[in-house]
Amino acid sequence: MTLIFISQIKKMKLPEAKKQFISSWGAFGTHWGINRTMAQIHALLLISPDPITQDEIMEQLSISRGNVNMNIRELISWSLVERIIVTGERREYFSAEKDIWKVATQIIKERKKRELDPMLKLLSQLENVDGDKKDKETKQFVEMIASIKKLGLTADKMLDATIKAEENWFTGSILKMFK
Amino acid sequence: MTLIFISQIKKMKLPEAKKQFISSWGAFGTHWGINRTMAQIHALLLISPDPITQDEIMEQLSISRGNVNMNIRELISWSLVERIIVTGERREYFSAEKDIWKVATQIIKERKKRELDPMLKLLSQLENVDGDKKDKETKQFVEMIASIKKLGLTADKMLDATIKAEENWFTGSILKMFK
DNA sequence: ATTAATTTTCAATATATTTTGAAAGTTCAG
DNA sequence: CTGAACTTTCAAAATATATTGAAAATTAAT
Repeated sequence: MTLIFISQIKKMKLPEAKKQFISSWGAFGTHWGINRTMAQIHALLLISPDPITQDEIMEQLSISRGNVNMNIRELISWSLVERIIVTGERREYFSAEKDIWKVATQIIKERKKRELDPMLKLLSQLENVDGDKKDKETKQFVEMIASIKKLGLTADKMLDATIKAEENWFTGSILKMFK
Repeated sequence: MTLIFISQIKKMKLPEAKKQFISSWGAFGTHWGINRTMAQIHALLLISPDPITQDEIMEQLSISRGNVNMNIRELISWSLVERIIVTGERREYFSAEKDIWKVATQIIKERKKRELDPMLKLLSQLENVDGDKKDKETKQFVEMIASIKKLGLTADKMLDATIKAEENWFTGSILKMFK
């Protein structure tokens, strides 16, 4: 006898779906060197049709004022969120960039600058180590540094090409780049 | 008057260069959701021409036996390091995959499996939220989930294409994929 | 079966990171 | 200029993550 279980896709209501998204986005963030709360705030802003205030963020995510403030500033420094001043209103509102391709390229740009560039700089330094290339240790070191650098340069160029692919994104033809 | 400073490139000796590489590789690792020590062990193994033992790793990095053991196992689970049994020798040796392109594709594969796949699964669940699409909140949520999913699928395909680009790596022609 | 060499485990400890919240700072309407 | 509304800062506390090291488990030679 064979039993087949068909997994039940439960249709969630909006509030539950929001919670799920925010919490999971936060969890994913931690795998990417991004602090959980920062990712959650970003998630909340992404699904908010209108700009919201610090107090709303505090309430929705049950976190302190200071925490919201610091993470919002960090998001702003990544150009993922902007501060909105409503004329005649005392408090500040915040809004996230909603074009997800812009979000992605922005993150790529920042991480390239903060991580890839310094790494390539270091590798260039280490490349010309002072030593005898007949020596097994030196040889392995020099070769490894060279191949990591080559990889890094390739990644750099691939990422640049991706950043410049904006039009292809709209048309959905980005994959033609890989043919 | 114009002063031009030409930065002095100091030629490091091998031991210093090794230290630099290991320590920086560890620091970079932390930006990538990889634990510092795991990245350092990996770095040490990458520049070691021959397989080395747990004790050598302990000594070189000044870390405890348990720490080496746990992180080595993690590296093995990522298929970046293998355990080597030398016949007639009691202790185990360890060696890292030296082909840096294999290392990169291996990491891409693992992270795709551990992070991208679950994310896409979640997004598919959230996509069909139960609600009125005329409602502004619902509309924004549904649209955002859809566009993130589209981005995720694009990334998935781009990464697959990259993984399959092995031959292009050798010839250095990988960038032609982007033309 | 015994034992010595080696690996693995994991509770306790140490370290690093995140969060809080109250105080200090800023802004601006009146 | 004053004070209420709001934002920012940051030391202290809470939480999360990494590390240690000694005991337990495993292995293989005798």
